Amino acid sequence: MSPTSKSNLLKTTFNKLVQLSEEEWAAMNSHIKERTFKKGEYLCKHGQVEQYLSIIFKGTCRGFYSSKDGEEISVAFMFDHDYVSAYYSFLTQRPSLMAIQALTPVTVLSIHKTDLEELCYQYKSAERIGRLNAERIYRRKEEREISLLTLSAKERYLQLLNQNPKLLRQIPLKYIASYLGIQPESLSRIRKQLAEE
Amino acid sequence: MSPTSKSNLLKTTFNKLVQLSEEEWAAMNSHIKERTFKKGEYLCKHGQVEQYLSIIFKGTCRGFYSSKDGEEISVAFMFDHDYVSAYYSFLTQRPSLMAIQALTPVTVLSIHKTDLEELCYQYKSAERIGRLNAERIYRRKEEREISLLTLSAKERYLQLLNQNPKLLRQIPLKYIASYLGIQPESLSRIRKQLAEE
DNA sequence: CGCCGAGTTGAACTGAATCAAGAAACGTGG
DNA sequence: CCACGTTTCTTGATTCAGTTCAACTCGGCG
Repeated sequence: MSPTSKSNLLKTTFNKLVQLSEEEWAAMNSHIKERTFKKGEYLCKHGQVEQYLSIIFKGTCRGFYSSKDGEEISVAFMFDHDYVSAYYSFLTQRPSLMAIQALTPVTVLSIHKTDLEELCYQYKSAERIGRLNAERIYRRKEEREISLLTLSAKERYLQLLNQNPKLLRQIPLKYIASYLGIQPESLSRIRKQLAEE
Repeated sequence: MSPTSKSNLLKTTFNKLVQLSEEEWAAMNSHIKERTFKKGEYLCKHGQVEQYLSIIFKGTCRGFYSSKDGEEISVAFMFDHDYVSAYYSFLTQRPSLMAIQALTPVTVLSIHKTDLEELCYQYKSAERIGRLNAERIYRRKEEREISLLTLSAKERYLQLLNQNPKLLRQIPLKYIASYLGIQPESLSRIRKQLAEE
């Protein structure tokens, strides 16, 4: 993996949001740190304060909570070129309720909270990237809220199937079930039922 | 309601997020528009593009979706000094899936999307307010997601009761039920059950 | 080869939905 | 200010989607 292709990923990702000057780009780039994780390792654990906002160079991650009775609830899956962070903790700098785990070997490009804040004070474009990003993930959560409130488990599964078919090929069933808010057994039955039609 | 007290509300609200210079403050203030609604009227209807980001000077609103079978799903209640907007539509400038209705007579202080964008290009502090706001509502949605996925209807009700007791005094039961993701009958039973304990 | 976690299947159970009917609260006009 | 109709809330009986628990199968890996 050449440093160039990694630079390219960042450039492409940021340019989707805002046009950066050479100076701004250099400033951002100088704070980017590469981190790697083995399959099963944690990018952020429960109780830890998230220090980084990252972009996945290569790999797959899942974000999940633990309910009071110790069950894991997956709420997000992230692939190549997606943003990844325990965002709530990153924003508030409080211990994270969400954990993030590498489902494959993972390489991410990360920027530290402190560095990003400094950039936000210096450059309006950094502030802008921050705003557009927050807006983007807000929209995703809102879509999810509607989905959870208005659709049955079967409908939610079909919606997911439709929106993100590759997810279903790459992510273990039990994680998908918890993302949909149901038990693995129920998802298994839903799939069976759909296959019979 | 003097113009001064309204100015004060805005100043207080914005100053929570960022310190504004006189110039910035004057620029923002010049774009603020006052709007009033009668009880039952809509600040934004389904299908309409949300033009405004507003702060409630006085009154109570609810935001709600309509499911495909025509049922209303309330997802937010807003009171004095809260922000109010069909935010998804405001951000994307696409027709809104969410409607916002005045539950009492309502007075809001609004800024138009176009004006706000202009301010964002001119002033870093406007951009910053936008970012912090987006982050704030994101956090609220994430809390809600956890609540919907990990708690039973009864637990969600108790949580709401705990977090926002005044809401329960001011908002009709049926709206609260749909906010909790259940039917009014079920909420009625939950309340009965809790009263018996 | 044998083990272990992931997925499937079955049967009993449960929380919440649905349908239906009645009681209480609300607002509007006379 | 009361009477009426409408909406909101409650209660009961039934149904249903999804859970729970337990047993079994399958595929991968040491």
